[in-house]
Amino acid sequence: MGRSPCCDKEGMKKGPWTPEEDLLLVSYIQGHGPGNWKAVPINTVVMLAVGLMRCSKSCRLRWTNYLRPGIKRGSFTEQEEKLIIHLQALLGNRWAAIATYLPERTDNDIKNYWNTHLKKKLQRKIPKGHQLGEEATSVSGGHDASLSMDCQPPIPKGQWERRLQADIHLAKQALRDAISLSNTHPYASSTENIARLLQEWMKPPPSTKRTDPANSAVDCSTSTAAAAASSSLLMPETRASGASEIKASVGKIQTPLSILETWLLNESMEQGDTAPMDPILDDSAALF
DNA sequence: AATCTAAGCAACCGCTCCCTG
DNA sequence: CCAGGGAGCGGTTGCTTAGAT
Repeated sequence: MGRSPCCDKEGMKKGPWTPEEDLLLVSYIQGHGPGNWKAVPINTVVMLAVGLMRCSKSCRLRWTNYLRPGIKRGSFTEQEEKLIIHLQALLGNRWAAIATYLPERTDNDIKNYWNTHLKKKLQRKIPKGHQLGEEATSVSGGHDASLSMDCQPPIPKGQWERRLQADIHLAKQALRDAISLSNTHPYASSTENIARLLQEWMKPPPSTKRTDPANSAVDCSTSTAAAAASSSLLMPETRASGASEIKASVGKIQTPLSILETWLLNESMEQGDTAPMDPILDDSAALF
């Protein structure tokens, strides 16, 4: 299977985006909605008489990581941090999946935050050989958090199983946190605002749209948002429905996650969930 | 004030997945 | 069923900026 030639095309611009390019992209998406990225460079010529000389990948990335409305920027809260750590233990380096639990953060943001902050933090806190989620995918090629202690000699079977148990416990904790956060978290409290913004967004664009590009960008940037955020709060299952740009990725993981969640939840309910069963957990708990 | 270094982050690259014909 | 192509994901790079010397 050959790679997409779009990014190799000559004449395609690379590097940091300019405000003008952002406006072009936002204007395009306001008219067409996100998706069909391949058509963006062409359609911006047709629609706006100005071509956006960026490849489809670049457009998608710019939109999802920066322009997409509802994105929260700035430092991560302790709650978010905690959630990321737990989800990383549960899912491994599947940043897109983790990002579905933090609708206002992008996968890229989370990934960067993990690599620049959390990894170090955990390494400092947790003694060698007990580092949760460290290089979780490097050995198994999958998201096996229990195999995350890969930088050490093979673990005896019994011990390995104990650690697996420990990770299951972590996963449960993460799930509970994720759910409880949705009830108390700013995300939830801002649902109304987001929904209102979404309605604004859904209004037909004014004919004078292009006369005030700055406003257009701002309105728009609070918009889609919404689509993603408002539909995505609380329940992972409903999360995917509104946001076309994350729909596909969520679709990929939705079923497994739902199964996993159901399983974890059922188990937690049945067992009433108990104290950590492994020193590892104590270590990670001590982080907070 | 100038230079060096490290941290943070935006963007790119290359791979895989999945849809469509 | 298969091949092609678009979309998405995770890893990595490289630029910018802040802090240290």
